Formats: sequence, C-alpha cells, structure tokens
Amino acid sequence: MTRPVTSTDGNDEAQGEHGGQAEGTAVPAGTGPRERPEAAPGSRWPSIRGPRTGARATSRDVARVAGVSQATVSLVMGEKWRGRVSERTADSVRSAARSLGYRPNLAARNLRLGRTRTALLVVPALTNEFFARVYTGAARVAAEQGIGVVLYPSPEGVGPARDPFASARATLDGVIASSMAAEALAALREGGLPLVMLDSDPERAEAATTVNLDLADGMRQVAGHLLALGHRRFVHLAADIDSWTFRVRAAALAEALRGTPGTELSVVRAPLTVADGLRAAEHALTRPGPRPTALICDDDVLAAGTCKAARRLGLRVPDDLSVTGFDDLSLATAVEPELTTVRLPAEEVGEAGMRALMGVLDGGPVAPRLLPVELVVRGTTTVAGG
Amino acid sequence: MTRPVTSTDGNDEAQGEHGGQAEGTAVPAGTGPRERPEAAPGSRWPSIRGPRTGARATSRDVARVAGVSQATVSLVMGEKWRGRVSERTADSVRSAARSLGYRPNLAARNLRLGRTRTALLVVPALTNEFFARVYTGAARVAAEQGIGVVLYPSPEGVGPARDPFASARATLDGVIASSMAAEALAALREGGLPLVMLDSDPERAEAATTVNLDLADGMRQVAGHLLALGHRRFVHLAADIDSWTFRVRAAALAEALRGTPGTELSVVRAPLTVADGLRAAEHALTRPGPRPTALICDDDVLAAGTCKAARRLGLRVPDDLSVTGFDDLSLATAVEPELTTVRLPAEEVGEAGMRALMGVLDGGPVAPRLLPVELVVRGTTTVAGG
DNA sequence: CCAGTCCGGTTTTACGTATAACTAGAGACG
DNA sequence: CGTCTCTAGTTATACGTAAAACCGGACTGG
Repeated sequence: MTRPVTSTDGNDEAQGEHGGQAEGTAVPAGTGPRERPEAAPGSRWPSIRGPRTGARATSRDVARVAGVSQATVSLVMGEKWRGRVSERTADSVRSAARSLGYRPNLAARNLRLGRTRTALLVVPALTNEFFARVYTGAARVAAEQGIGVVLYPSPEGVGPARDPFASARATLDGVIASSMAAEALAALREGGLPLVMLDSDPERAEAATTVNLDLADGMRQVAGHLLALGHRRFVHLAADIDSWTFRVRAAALAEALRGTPGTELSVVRAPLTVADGLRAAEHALTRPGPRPTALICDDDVLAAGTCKAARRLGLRVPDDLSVTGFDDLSLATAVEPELTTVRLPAEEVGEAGMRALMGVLDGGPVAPRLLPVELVVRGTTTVAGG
Repeated sequence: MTRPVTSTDGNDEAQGEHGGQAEGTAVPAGTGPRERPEAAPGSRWPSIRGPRTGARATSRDVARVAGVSQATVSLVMGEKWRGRVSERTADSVRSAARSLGYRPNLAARNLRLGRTRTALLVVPALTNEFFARVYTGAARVAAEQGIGVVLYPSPEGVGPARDPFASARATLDGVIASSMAAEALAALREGGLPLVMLDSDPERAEAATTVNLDLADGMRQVAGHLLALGHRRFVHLAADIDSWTFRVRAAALAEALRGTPGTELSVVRAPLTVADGLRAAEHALTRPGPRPTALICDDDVLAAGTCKAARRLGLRVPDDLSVTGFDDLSLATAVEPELTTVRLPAEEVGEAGMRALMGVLDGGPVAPRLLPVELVVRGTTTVAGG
C-alpha cells in the first residue's frame, strides 16, 4: 500500500515535473513517465492563452500556497471545518484561495459526490410567456437552494431531439417536465431520474410526483360566469395541441354547460398564435346559423386574435360578443378592452415543481399538488343580447 | 506489470466486494480495505431505491458484459474506433451498452476532458420575449453542435446573485452575456472564461467579442419615417434602465432630429411595463403646452401602454397621435391598431452569439457582428395634423 | 527468414475533489 | 505514569472517463 518514492503527489516539495517544466530544463520528449495531455501542442482552448496561463488553480495549488494539505483546503472551502481546522489555518487557506482566484472544479465535485445540484426543466417553448414564468419561479427557488436549472433546449424549429440528456450536457439530479413536451417524455422516463410532472394527467403520471393547476375549475368558473350573464350559444376556440392541459379544459367546459338546458357548444381548433386565432374566430363567427354570443379561448393569444376578428367583422367586444382568455399573460392587459381571463399562477407552478423535486431528492414521498386558479373579470365579457 | 490476484478491477470475475456485499456475509465494519462511501446507510438518494438498484451502469460494467476492456468501450462509445476496434467487437459493445442502459457519466467526461460543451447565457429576464427569442436562437445553434445552454438564473425578484457560476452549477466553456445584465458582468470577467457580449458598447467591450444590433440605425429609420410624415413635436418614451442598449437609441434619436429645423423632443422615462407606459404617456400627453404628435417608445410594451393612454384621453391612434414601438414582439400584432415598430432579429442575435462563442473557443479571432434592423410600418403611424 | 508494419485490442494513468481512516501531540484524569 | 480524549490536521482512495503508450500476433516485402 505504500506508494513508491517517485510519487508525484502535489504535497511533495521535491517534485520533478509539476512546476519544474517551466524552469528551462528542456526534457527530451517522451522521457518522463507520462506527458500531461494538455501539454500537447495541438490542444484547443488552453493553448491559445499560453501554455499554462489561464489554467485554473486547483485545491492542491491552494494547499501548497497555504502550507496545508489538499484535504484541509477541501474542508475549509466546503464549510465543513468547524472543529476540524483552526481558525488561523482556515483563514490562511481562504486568503490563499482568494489570491489564486481559486474556484472549485464543479466537474470534479460532481463526479466525486455523484450529484450535481442541477435540475432539468423541460418545457415546450420559452417564448410562451407562461413557461417563461414557470422557469422564473423554478429558478427562484433553485437559486435560494443553490441549485442550478438547465432547460431542455427544445426551441421551436429544432425538432424533437433524440435524447434530452445529450443536449443538456450537464449531469442532472432530477427533472421537472411539462406534459406538453410529450415527445421527450419517453426518453425522460428511460433516464431513470427523479421526475416531477407539471400539468399532467394524474392517471398516467405513474410514479412521478405531479404539480397541477386546477384547470377544470378554471373552465368551470368561465362557464359559470358566462352562463350567469345569460349566454347560451358558445364556441370553444381550442388549442390545436393534443395535451392533457387542453383536453381537461375541453372536458370541463362541456361538462359545465351540460348542466344548463338550451346551451349550444361548438369547438374550433387553432394553433396558439394571434393570426391563427383570428382566422379561426372569423370562421366560427361567419358560418351559417345563429351567431354565438360568447367565445371561450384556450389562451390569451387566441383571445386577442378573436377580438381582432370581431372588430374586423364589425362586432363590438363585449357588447356583441363576449370573449374569454386563459393564462392571464401580460398580453391580457395590453389589449383593449382588457381580457376577461383565468389567472394561472405560473411562477408558483415552477416554485412548487422545484420544491417537489427537492422533496423527492430528499427521499419523498411528496404529495401531489393542485394549485387553484382564479377567474379575472375584465372588459371582454358582458351580458348576452347586446 | 502483471496485476496481483486480489485485483478489484471490473474485469476480474471473482471480485470480492462489488456485488458480494448484498449476499448476507455481514463483514465486521472496518475489515475490508476501504468501504465505498455509497454503501453507508445514511446516504440520500441512491438508498431509497434499494442498495444498488438505480445505480447507473459504468463503462466498466459494459466492458465486463461485452468481454472487453474499459478502454475499448470508451473508444466505441466515443465513435473513435475506426480502424482501432473490429466491427464485431464494436457491435458487441454497443449491444451490451444498450442492454445495460448505459449512459456515459458526463461529470466524469467533463472532468477528464476539461471542457463541458456547455455555454452560459446571461440575460436579464426570460419573461421579456426578446430574450426568450435570443435564447431560442442560441439553443438552436447549440443543439446542432451538441452544446448545452445554461441560463444565468436571474429571474426578477431573486436579486443580483453574487456569483453567476455558483448558481449555474454546470461547469462552463464560455459565456454569452447581454449588456443588460450589468451586475453580473464584473464577476463574469473575473471568471476568465471566453466571453461574447450581446448589445454592448463596443468601446467598453474590451477583449470580448461583440454581437450587436444596429439600434442607432433603427431609431434613425423611425425618425426618418415620422419626419417624412410631417411630425415635428416628439416625445421619446424611454426605458428606465441605464444600459447601452437604450442609451444608443436616445442618442441616435436626438441626433436624427437635430438635422431638421423646428423639431421638438422631450424625454419621459418609464419601466418596461404596459401600466407604467400608460402612466408615463398620460403624463406626457396632458402636460401644458402644445401636444406632441408622435410618441416614440423604446419598446412595444411601452407603445401598447401609450395606445391605451391615448384612447383613455380620447385621442385616436394614429389620427391624433402617431406611436412607434421597438422590438416587434408578438404583442405588436396582437393589439389594434397593429404597432409600427422596429423589427429586431432576436433569434439571429442568439444564433450569432453562439456561433461567435464557438469561434472564440476554436481559437478566434472572431469579427464583431452588427445585425441590421428594419422598420415595420403598420397601423399606429400616419401623417401629422389629423 | 527476418525486420517492419498493421490490426485489434489492453494497461495504465490523470483529471480535481470529498471524505473515511488514520495520527501526532497536548492535556486531563484516575 | 499509563490511558483516554480532544484538537488539528494528514494520508490515501475512489468517483467514471479518455487517451497515450504499449503489446502480441498476423501479414508483408525484400
């Protein structure tokens, strides 16, 4: 078990090659026991800043400067030294670290600890403000806890990546995934990582912990509001996306209207853009038969498009047509009239998701959460029959 | 060079402790050479799924199953085996890897290679659609190249983090930073990482490569458009943010108007929200003196607020007041009338930033880029004097 | 028939850290 | 005075991978 005398361990003062290489002793190539790979002339990034300049100081460098062992440096930097290292020594380690600009190599730490304090957030698109807010909430909690957040880079136009983990190069402790990122789910489960699902069918979430919004209740509130205003002829302008998030809204709406006799409901689908919403609403408002008096949209973007369509057709909102949105994006109060919509606590979804993941990582079990949503009545709804 | 028979290397079939621990032979503590830390009962995540279940297969496990050495596995998985390993052997390695669900441990790979193929993107807030689009562009290029993107988690409300690298736990090869994330810049430079700056003052970018939008030209186009329509009394509704991004717009606007005699320009500042824009515009439109005929906003959100303010004051847009935005967010075509604004190629900024970073990583030098912007005339501007 | 070359691998090592296990020396205490 | 404890450290090792160096055997050319 005793190591040979030619040890090259950093603590050895009379070491042959650690700092000696630079002192002009031009050793013939291939003579030493083994060259460092980084010393090769063909290496990429480190080489362009000079041979060793820019190489980050390691804990051993700090140890040498402070006159202690590498283990002591690790203890001090990891704040694990209360009662194991004297105040004086800890101070000298800290000042040595500062003077060398030492930062622990996280790759090494991650390898050693087997965890990374990094979570992956899988969402369909950050340009959707809802998910940007989910990220914000998740990142806030993560920052408090010293956890990093990586996004599954599934920007529009990239197409479904084969392996979510291949692109998110960081190693991961756990995953928070929106049910809308359906293509990635299979690969995620295969990964075997702790998983928290956002807004996913509780029936099919299996082992995963879930954080859901009470979307059914939101839609019931919308229906109740419009029914109370006397509306009976409805169009549901639904998202053209096959996801539980939207299926549950449609089901809840149909169910809520079923209770009141004399109601009519037709469904029109459109992708989630203003232009598509405009087109779909225009179609729904111009087809033969009695005109609907209320148009219930799956999100605020569609509602904005609907308002434009109404105006284009000479209909006043809300007097001739009531319109409701969903999500309460900033868009909802940017348009005029301001949208009646359902406020979704998006940041809380992210926060709850991150907390749930931390609970799972701590050994769970974590109870599923169902966050309440709230109808916000603004200017696009009024009594029927204007 | 022959190894002792008590080798515990993965290739050895008759190993003593790798799987043996679970077979009921209760070895007195402290007897073996050294216990694996993970075997301790107090360990966190791995323990809740059983002793070794869930432990990921390593390249040595694959090697054992395939009947080759770990090095061969590494060669095959790294696609570096052309001419070094036979097709047959490579196949058997691959099938062994598949059957074990092997995925290379990225922490180990990162440590070994000294690079991570991960870049940090520093932006002020993803809920600003512009930056969400910058991310999208950057992530697209990154995905093509097998590079991961980590965001600097500076969501609103977290406050300036001390150390951008502490929260972005992944180790990084380089950084792309928006000049608007000013607080983080000092720490970023200290980090000594390759740096690409987005929309930053070329004078102060120092060594960093820059990717800029030609914002000055954008503002000149706005001014030219409005001057040609006969406007002379302007208000600049400026962002309440001290950043080069906005300073350059203000300077370009003032400069452009200086050339035409008889012009008036006053500046009002507001945070970048609809409500603040509304308040500021209301103030600008109701103060004593001749009313301005054109209100030039630093971004579309402010412009939307301005339109609401105008309507509230009984002014028609664009007949009584011309309004221009900036950015061409999706909001610009959601409101009515649609905003005349300056289209910024946000995704291209992200793409160019990522490409520039890759160039720097490959040894640069990389030429700075200046991306053109384009005035989009829509419905909120018309001839003066309605 | 022998040196050289190529093929298809294996052995060994280093990356930088965290931590279990050990230890030297100083005091305390019976 | 021997032993026990406490303090303040050190030593040694493993995490999983990539890759440089090595190596046995088959083939080849002169």
